Amino acid sequence: MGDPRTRLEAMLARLRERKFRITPQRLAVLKILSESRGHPGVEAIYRQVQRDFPTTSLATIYKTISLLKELGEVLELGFPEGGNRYDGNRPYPHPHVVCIRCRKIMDLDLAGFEGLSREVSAKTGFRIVNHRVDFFGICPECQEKNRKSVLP
Amino acid sequence: MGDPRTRLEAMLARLRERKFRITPQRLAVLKILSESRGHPGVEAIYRQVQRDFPTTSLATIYKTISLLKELGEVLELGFPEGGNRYDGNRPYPHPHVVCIRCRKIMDLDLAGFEGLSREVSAKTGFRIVNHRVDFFGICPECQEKNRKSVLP
DNA sequence: CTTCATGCAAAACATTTGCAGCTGG
DNA sequence: CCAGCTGCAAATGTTTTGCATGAAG
Repeated sequence: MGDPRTRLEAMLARLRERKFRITPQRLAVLKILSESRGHPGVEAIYRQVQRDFPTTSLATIYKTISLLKELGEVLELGFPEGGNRYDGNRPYPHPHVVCIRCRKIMDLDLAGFEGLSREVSAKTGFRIVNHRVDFFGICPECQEKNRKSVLP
Repeated sequence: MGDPRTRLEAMLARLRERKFRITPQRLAVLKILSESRGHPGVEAIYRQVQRDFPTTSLATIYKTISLLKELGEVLELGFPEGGNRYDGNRPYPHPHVVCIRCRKIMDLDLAGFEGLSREVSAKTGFRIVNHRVDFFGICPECQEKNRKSVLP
């Protein structure tokens, strides 16, 4: 933590450092990932990139994301049903809340979560290298919509 | 909690109660899910059922598991890479440790985990209905294997 | 007997890959 | 220039589905 650069600059620096080319398509993807707080999916990124570069293919989006994953510059939130989501702002594991109605995904700061990996290590003997913590539910907005449509 | 019946009996009772037929194939899947503590995958269940009923198809395994999911009698641990795993003993969300080397999955009893859903609700306003908590790492056995093969 | 389950094959769908042609540095 | 990137299309792999046959109750 405490890196003074913006996430976009950090990503670009990592690409240069590893001698990967910075193409217009890649730059567009990096910008979206570094600016968005909403954990966009591949399709959302695709549509947004196409506004500026209409010939861009889905394969290129996938390849760029895959590259960023290898560089450790994006966190992939994979779901068994597909439709993976991406976080370019905090590219390290952290808890999320997922709205099962509108598919919104928010970051979560959980008090006293840090010690958990250690507790798991101590209890199981596993060397823990990663974790995934998701809470699923209905967000305030969707609860409100539901209330309006159910009660007259 | 405190149900005196075995898991197998509970599953069978649920099927009867909802007027679903108890076929030999279904019984075989139920037995495997209720007896195994190892979170078997579809392929593992398939191979085991085929020992007794060689004509059984993968589709039937999927359909049976899907039925048990609807009845709330099995917990599905889906993974983005596929190869979902199933828990017939504790068919409600709970934390797991996953060995990324041998794919072993173990249940995890985490002190003071119960309060978390409430904390998330309070912080985000979400109505939480489900959660998924996995820790990934190397199990003691795989650490040992690795040590042997790396050091002479 | 009638309805529901099985088993086969084909479909579905997100993601990956192969390759010819293009382009960043 | 030319290694590496793009875009297209075809492949992949798990899970789902349609339908004719078969068996549970």
